[in-house]
Amino acid sequence: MSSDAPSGSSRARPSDELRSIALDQFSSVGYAGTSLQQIADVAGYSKSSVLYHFASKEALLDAVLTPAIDELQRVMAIWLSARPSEQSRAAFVESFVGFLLRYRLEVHTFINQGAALEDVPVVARANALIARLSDAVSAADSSLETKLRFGIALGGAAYTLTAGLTYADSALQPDDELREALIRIVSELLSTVPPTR
Amino acid sequence: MSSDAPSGSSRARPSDELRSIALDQFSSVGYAGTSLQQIADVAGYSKSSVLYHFASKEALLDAVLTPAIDELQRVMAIWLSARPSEQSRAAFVESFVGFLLRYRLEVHTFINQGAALEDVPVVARANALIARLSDAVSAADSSLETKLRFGIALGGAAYTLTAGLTYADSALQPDDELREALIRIVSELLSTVPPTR
DNA sequence: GCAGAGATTGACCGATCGGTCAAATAGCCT
DNA sequence: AGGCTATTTGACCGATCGGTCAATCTCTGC
Repeated sequence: MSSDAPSGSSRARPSDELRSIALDQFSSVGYAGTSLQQIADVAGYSKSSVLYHFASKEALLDAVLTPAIDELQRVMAIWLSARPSEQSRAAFVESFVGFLLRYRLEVHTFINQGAALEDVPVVARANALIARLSDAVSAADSSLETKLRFGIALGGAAYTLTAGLTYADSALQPDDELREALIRIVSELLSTVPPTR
Repeated sequence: MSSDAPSGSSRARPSDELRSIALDQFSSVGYAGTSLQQIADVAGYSKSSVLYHFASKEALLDAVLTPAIDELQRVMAIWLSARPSEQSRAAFVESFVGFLLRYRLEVHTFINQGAALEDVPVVARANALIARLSDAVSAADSSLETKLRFGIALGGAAYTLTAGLTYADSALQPDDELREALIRIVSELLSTVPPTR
């Protein structure tokens, strides 16, 4: 009976543990709804210790979201640099779905609170990326239905993965079946849209 | 010369004006992120006046969300009482889209913060409704893809209408074109799913 | 004019917020 | 042992939170 089992989860550096706990809190009860005291309590630290590892609550949010935003930026850069074609779009859908699966909680956090946190640099960067995505989508062909299809496909996928965590109890584990079904549905939604990028 | 022009917008009863302002705030910066002082400032009242019209911040949230939840309950009751068929589902999709269009901000509010506010009665009621919707959807036929299709269709539509407000600037006004496109896309997403309800 | 209900307000309350700071503790190198 | 840095912590700060309360103001009916 080991008192402190590594238990597979993160018994890593304190700052990593704090980041992980903060991510859980931010995505479930919101940034404004999360106090440094709560994070400290869950982590078993004092509030002062949290502020020792992260200069401020906003710095903690930045550290939490930055890896996801970086990856989103990477995924989009690849897509935007490719010639518009059905293949490049298929590749984008696949990597976008992969991004969603890997960073669900981060996506949930800045998607749901992007408006409230727009003056936080990392969130502003995320919002700019999404706005660019939206623009690129509805540039040449800007029919309302096209916009809606992209919005429902990408936003709906993002929403379902995260809000599904709330309503569907334990389902939606990140296995390959989920990934493939997502790619299939999203691709189908975009099938009527010409590859205008 | 009337000093207070009706100006088209709501110069109705103070409680209605406060409800409207609170809805804007709750949906844009979140319930936890909205203070009674902010609401009072926007409305041009004092914080005490807000608490005169609504017994508490939670009572204000209740008053804001209740009409939408009532309508959702109505829409779902009609759907659940009908025999499963393609027609009843089409009718449900249409009224659900109508519900989304009519109550976007309310939907945005309790969809994004349903987890954080689960102990608020009206939000708990909304969550129960959505859970029932999710259950009814994946009851007999519970393939992962079916769940995803429903989630993406309904959640995606809900998300796009509200988050679209954030990213797409002025578009997405609630005209009939928007409604018809939404009904079309959602119906298409559900077309491969048999009407198991 | 005046009484009384409805509406509005500022003063105030305890609690909590994010954040600062100096003191204490723990671990390591020599 | 001593010195040194990294880490942790409690005490404390001003600001703001949601909420209470009594005093005012406004308007109506008589």
